[in-house]
Amino acid sequence: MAWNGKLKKIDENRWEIPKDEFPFMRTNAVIYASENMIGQIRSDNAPLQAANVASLPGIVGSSMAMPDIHWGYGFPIGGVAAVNADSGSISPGGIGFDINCGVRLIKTDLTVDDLGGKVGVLVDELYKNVPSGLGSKGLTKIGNRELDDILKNGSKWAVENGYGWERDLEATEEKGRMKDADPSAVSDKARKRGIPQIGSLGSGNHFLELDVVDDVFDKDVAKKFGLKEGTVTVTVHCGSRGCGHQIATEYLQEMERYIKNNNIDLPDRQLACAPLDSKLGDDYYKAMCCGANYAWANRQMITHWVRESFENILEGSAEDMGMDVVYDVAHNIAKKERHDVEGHSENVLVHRKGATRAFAAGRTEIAQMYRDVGQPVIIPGDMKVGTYVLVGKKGAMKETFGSTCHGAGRKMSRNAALSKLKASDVKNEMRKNNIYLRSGSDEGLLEEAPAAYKDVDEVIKVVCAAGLTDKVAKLTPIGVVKG
DNA sequence: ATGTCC
Repeated sequence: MAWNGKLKKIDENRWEIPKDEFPFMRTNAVIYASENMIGQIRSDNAPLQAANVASLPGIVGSSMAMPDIHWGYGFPIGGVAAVNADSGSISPGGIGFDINCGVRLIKTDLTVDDLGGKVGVLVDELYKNVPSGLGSKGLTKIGNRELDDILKNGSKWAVENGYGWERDLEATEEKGRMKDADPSAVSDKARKRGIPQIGSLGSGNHFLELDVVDDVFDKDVAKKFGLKEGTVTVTVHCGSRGCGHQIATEYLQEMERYIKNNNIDLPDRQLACAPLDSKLGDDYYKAMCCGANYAWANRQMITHWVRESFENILEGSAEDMGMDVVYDVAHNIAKKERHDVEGHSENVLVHRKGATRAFAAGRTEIAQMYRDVGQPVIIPGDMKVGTYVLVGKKGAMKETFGSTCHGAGRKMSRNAALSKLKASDVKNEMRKNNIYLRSGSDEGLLEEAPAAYKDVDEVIKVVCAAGLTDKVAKLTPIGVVKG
């Protein structure tokens, strides 16, 4: 089904569904996209979901979607929506099943030459040391007490237990710890799924990517981020595994009952939500924070094994190789933040579902070392084109509650990719581009084939032309571990 | 995304 409703072109990068399109819309919806992209965006009807989100109780500003928009559960992926932090409603569909799915970028001071032809060996070592795949279990045995600590303290737990460096915390959004986390809001079932999986990559679109800094667009900012042309980087993409998934599933069920019992009228039951000042809304928020912390601990543990893998294959320590975390961003999360809304300052909860925080210089939430240039934003494209590093700009603060895109965005459903593409073609395509690939399953590889994704260059062009972010560097893959 | 239906 395609979107045949109104989609008014505001300018070269913005399209609007006016508030009067449906009676349930409390505000307008804005989609960031170019003329080139809009046909594809209409084709999967995701604009309807952006319009539906405009019905969210307590929404402030517009319902927004980034150019990587595609069909999701309730909210579109690429969706951004803010609600008043006291009276507005929180919706699990606006965060996603994989709570705090996110991306971490690790730099090195090594060039490809320094790897001495060991790219394949290194990727094999990463594949061996970082558990990946559907239902994968971590190598670390923890019990309920440790899980409690992880849910409460996130990356801090990981660093205190030997996974990584103290300074990694400063290079992580929220320092890897949402302070409102309350493990008593997390069910036994979510715990049971979380315990064996801590320290694992998972499957789906999750991956490890070995890249080379190929292009530097802003030399000063790149230098600030520790990125130098020709050096090797590692990108880690994963989330909260079955733990976050279980939290999302259970609260969605409860909120569906809540909206029914309280006669809350929504255009789609998948938008199930509860006011932040209700017990259910507050409990979900606290549980979501736990899921976020689990994901940060997870990426922190993986960081440790990435460093160990480099140490096992190459000469020298991770420290000597300059393997610092550049930054770690969450792109499936809701955050309590202060923003200007129609001329006044307001406490809001910003849902970012397949969207990345992109704060401009000056915001105190940004790590001290980057505060004068803006927040690093990490945007994976697809396994062939690689990853962009951007920096948050003023336009994001003005228009999108400090948000930008999160990736290329799918243009083919998983099923469409499975039926239309061939695994051997994807493997050949990767080989032709000199990218060493390790993948656990052909099915998973097909679902994530480059052809299943939009053109990330076009996505980046839009968010930069719209003034939300600026380009800093482009990272080109030399090796991929596909989860 | 996900023990792709407890």
